[in-house]
Formats: sequence, C-alpha cells, structure tokens
Amino acid sequence: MPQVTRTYHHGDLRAALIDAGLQLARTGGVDSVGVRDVTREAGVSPASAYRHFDDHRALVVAVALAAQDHLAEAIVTRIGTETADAKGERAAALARLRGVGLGYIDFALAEPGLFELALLTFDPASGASPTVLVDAEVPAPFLLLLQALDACEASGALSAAERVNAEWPCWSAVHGFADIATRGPLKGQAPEVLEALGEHVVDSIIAGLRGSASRP
Amino acid sequence: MPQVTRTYHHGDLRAALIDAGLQLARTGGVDSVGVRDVTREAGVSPASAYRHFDDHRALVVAVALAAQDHLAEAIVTRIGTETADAKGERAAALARLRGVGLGYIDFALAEPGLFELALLTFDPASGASPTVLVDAEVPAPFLLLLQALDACEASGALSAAERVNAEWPCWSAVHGFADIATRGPLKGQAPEVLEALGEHVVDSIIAGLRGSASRP
DNA sequence: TGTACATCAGTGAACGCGCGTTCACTGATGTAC
DNA sequence: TGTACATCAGTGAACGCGCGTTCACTGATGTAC
Repeated sequence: MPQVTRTYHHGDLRAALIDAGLQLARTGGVDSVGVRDVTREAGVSPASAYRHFDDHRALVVAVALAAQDHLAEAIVTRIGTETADAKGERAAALARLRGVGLGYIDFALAEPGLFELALLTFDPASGASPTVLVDAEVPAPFLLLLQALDACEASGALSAAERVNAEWPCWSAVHGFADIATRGPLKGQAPEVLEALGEHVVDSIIAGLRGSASRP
Repeated sequence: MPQVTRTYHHGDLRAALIDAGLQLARTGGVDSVGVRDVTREAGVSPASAYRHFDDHRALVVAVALAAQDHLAEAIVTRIGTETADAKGERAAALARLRGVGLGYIDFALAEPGLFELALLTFDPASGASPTVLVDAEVPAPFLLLLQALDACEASGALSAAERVNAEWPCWSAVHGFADIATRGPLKGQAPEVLEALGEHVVDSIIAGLRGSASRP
C-alpha cells in the first residue's frame, strides 16, 4: 500500500507526540510541554522522542507550529462570519479586518494555553522562524492581517498613507487585549464581557487607523 | 539611634535580596529570579532567604512589585516631558494620556526583563494582588492610566460616552506593542524604529477612542 | 511460498544537574543586671 | 562601665524531586533470496 502516512511500531509517533503536546498545553501552557510529559501522555518511553526531535526545543517548536495552525483556523472562521452579510467591497474589507482581530481574540479566550504556545512562533529567538518556517516565512495569522489591510487599501477603506505601518497598531491592540484577558487583569471575567470589550478594542483601533490625522 | 532602617548582620538583607532579584531579572527575566540565584547574587546562603520570604513565590512577588515601581516611575517621567509644552487643559490632558502610553513602552524597551516581571503584578493569579497589594488594590501604572483618562473627560478631550471602558483599548494597544517589541516579531529592531512605531500605536488608539462612532 | 536477515522505532535503566526546601547549628547583636 | 545571657539572622550540609539526555538493547517490520 503506497500510502503517504508511514506507519511505525506505534503508528505515526511524531504526530502522536505533537498531539499529546497540544493536549497538555491546552491545560498547562508552554511549561507543560516537556519531553517526559509529552511521552508520558502518549504512553511511550521518554527516549523515543529523540527518534523524531533533536531536543526539547525542537519538540516545543513543532507543537507551537501546530498551535499556530489552530490560531489561523480560528481567524479564518471568524472572517467568514464577519464578512457573511457585508454589502460592498469596502464594507467587506473592513469586516474582514475586524474578523482577523476578533478571530485572534476568540482563539486566545477559547484556548489560552495553545495561544501562549502559538506566540513562540512570532518570536525570532524561539528558533521557529529560520529553519522550520522556511516554507511560510510569515506566520499565517500575521499574513492574514496583512492581506486584510491590503484589501482595505484596495477598496478605499484605508488611504495609502493610512495603510503604512497599520499592521502594528492592529496587532498591538488585538494581541494586547488577548494577553490582558488571558494572563492579566481581565482574566476570569465573564465571556460576554470579554467578547464585548474585545469588539470595543478592535473597533477602536480600526477607527483610529482611519482617522489618525483627521482631528487636532 | 532610632533609625527606620533596621540593620541586620548583613545590613538589610530583605532589600538586598530584592535588589539582587531586580539585577538578575534585568538580564534574565522572571525565570532568573530563583531562591538560589538571588541568594548567590547577594553573596549569602540559600537558606537565608527563608528568614524574609515564605517561599520562592513570595520572593518573586516582592521583586515584581519593585519592578512595578520602576515601571510607574518611567510613566511619570514621560508624562512630564509630554505635558511640558502643552497649551490648554485639553491639550495637556491628551499629552498626559500620550505620556502614560509612551512611558509604558519606554520602560518595556529599556528594561524588558523587569517589564516581564512587572506584568506578574497585573495577574490576579500571581498572588501579588490579594495580600501584598492590600494598600494599593489597583496597580500604580494602571491607576495613572485611569487618572489620565478621567482628566481627558474633565477637559472635554473625551466625551462621557467615549470615556466608558476607554482603559481597555488604551492598555491593550500599549501593552500589546510592548510585548511585540520585546518578545515578538519586532524584537531587535532599531530603537528609533520602535520609538516611531510606538508613537504611531499610541496616537492611533487615542484617535480611535475619540472618533469611534464618528465614521461609518 | 517460505525462510534468513538487516533495519531501525521504541525500551528501560541510568547519568548529572540544579532546583526549592529543611534543620540543627553558630556567632554577632543588643539588653539586663 | 563591665559582664552574662538571650535572641535570632545567617550558615552549611543534606533531602527528594523531576528534568533533559545517553546508550546499549530488543523485537517487530519489510526485503532478499
């Protein structure tokens, strides 16, 4: 059977270890993704991990990349619901931008542990960027933001001047809110409250981008 | 001599340990503030720490509170320079709000290790809030933000409606930028670049607060 | 179709390490007479 | 003013723990004849 999925003694252990890492990170965050923890969770000996990963760091990076995929999925999902009933190119572009921010926040609130792990992917010092991300140099979530902003400019929702460096205020506001709601003073607030505040943050920063130079 | 500064065998070891913790955190962040690390840095035996702190967690909380003081100082300093040549109550209030954000960013960029530690203070689960912060239930940096926003409302720079929940977009944007510039994709960028982007972020979010409902 | 063999994924025991914490101690301090 | 003593801040050695990593191994797999 010329299947692409190679089977080993325990099936595809590499994938199983990454899954176990995701499972552990879901409740314990990045600190719970250890070589011994992950192999224990997968029901396998600690040393077996070294058949698939150079060292502990490589394991964490692999799990972090998987977490990043989940984050990107959450963003794509929310873009879908936000743009569903947008009329016109301009409104659609703004709805899409809103979806990027709200999807990012959705994921952080729903899966704070995986969110913490996905952040490693954005840190150039984590080792995730240079070697592993060779195919996708820009992490997918960030790419989704850039594309949404470009669409805003193309549709006229943002002027060319407003588009310049717009990714940083956007990402700052959304990421900051996710962090505050997840590890900071808003941790433990009711979901409805967090959802409402998240929308307020996203709407504020989008309004700020569009009106930066318009008022004294 | 009825001095307030009690002297012990090694002077004020409690303060010395906190200083050592700050020194270590400056270069190694929160993970470098261990019982053994700190006592080693202070030139004292590991066990001596237990005369002054219940356990490792209590030590970290004490150092984190000291780091938070430094953060508050940086904010106050930047408020001073921002408001120096502001004409009129309204402009002064906006300059002050800008100063809060830029001071927060200043500190994160200048002392990323201490910044990381100061964040613990905002996390209700860190153990810093309930017992230790009994006198200052609201962390000083956050209080400076709230006061600046109140001054904006008082001066007419923000309407009453705009003031509602304005602290969250502000803090989100500023904190998010600090995190991105410190641990995320902007880590390692030139200081001038970061300073300029930081100003852009702060100005964008302030503009957004003031114009939230004004454009379709 | 059946047997011998090479491969290599996973095992199990062991390693050194540094951590937080404990405990009986020691010796400088400040006080009481 | 001088001496005996109680206090308690800091010592040094030891503890158990769980980590990441290594290494010689074992035994299921797939291939060659």
